[in-house]
Amino acid sequence: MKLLDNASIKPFSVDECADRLVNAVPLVMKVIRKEIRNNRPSYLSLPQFRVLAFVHRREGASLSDVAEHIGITLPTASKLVDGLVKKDLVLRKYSTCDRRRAVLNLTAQGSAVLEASGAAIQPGVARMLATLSPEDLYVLGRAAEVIQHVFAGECISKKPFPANNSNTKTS
Amino acid sequence: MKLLDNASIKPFSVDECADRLVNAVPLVMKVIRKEIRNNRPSYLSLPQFRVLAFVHRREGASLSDVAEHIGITLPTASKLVDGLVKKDLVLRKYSTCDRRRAVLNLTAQGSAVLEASGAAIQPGVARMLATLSPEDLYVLGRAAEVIQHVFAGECISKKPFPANNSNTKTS
DNA sequence: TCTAATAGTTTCATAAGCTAAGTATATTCG
DNA sequence: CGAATATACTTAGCTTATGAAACTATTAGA
Repeated sequence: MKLLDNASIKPFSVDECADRLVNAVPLVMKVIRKEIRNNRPSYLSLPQFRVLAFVHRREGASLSDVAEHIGITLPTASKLVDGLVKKDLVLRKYSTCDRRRAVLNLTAQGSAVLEASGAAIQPGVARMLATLSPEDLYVLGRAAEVIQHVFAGECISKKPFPANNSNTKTS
Repeated sequence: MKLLDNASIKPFSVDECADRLVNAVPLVMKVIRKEIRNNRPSYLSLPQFRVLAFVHRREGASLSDVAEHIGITLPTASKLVDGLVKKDLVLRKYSTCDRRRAVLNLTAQGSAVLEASGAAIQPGVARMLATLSPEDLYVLGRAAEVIQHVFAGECISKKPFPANNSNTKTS
């Protein structure tokens, strides 16, 4: 599929493109954060919400995964998860093949809470896009694809956990 | 300027586009945050760094501006700025036309610190883009433009401060 | 087995965050 | 003008988040 009119585009250099991304992405992020803030349940702090969302994306993740991908240290991750476990939103088991390794999963309640809040984020962004031309929307949509393709790799842990969670035991 | 081959594009709906953005933007943001974390001086916490960067973008900003745009409450902003003032990175004066209003500016040292760290962020993102085709780079660059256009409005304070900072006095 | 490495937890101190209450300055309106 | 209200920020008091360092338990290596 031919997507762009190659005759008329003047491609950006990698550096200029990075520059632009660094400036633009935080603007969107601010809106997203604001929506999260306004839509998460009051008993969930923002850091806790982030952990919850991560566990949703990566069921079975370990504490190290959480720490690494959210950008916090292990002790902090451990304590945040403590809170989520006490609230009955996350299940913390330990892998049977490596009993040091924590295996985190959402409880049914955790999924429900996350979905309810998560659904509210997208409309906030959508409102910002309401006035855009089809062409601009297309550019944004395509850019998101490119980003997914290039940046999603960061989300794969080096030491993958077993796909099934059947070989775990509660603490 | 004709940018896209209109004959071949199938535009996304606003909702789908928002969906994609919500998924893609955090991926880039993670890389940016990581770069900041790794490149900021150790004596600057991440929240402090954010405040410093904001004051850089908006010299003469008030505490309310900081609070609103970073997404924290006024007391928190006040204390973060306290820390930056103690470190001699930010100057806190008060407007003479409205002596309640704080006027924040970077010190020379603040500018230096910020530039040194800031310069290191872009290359991290650039590395991620190294393998992209000119076409993909173009899409990203254009998308950033669109985002700037739509989302930057959030960054303009309703009550602009006086352009010159000459009519301020130290506390 | 004895040593090292890994995954988490605990402890302790500090920073960040909020709400509520307080201070000082501006504005509004009778 | 002068009292009431609003604004901009600060302070106080508390909870949560955060990281460094030390500790426990498990696994891997020599």
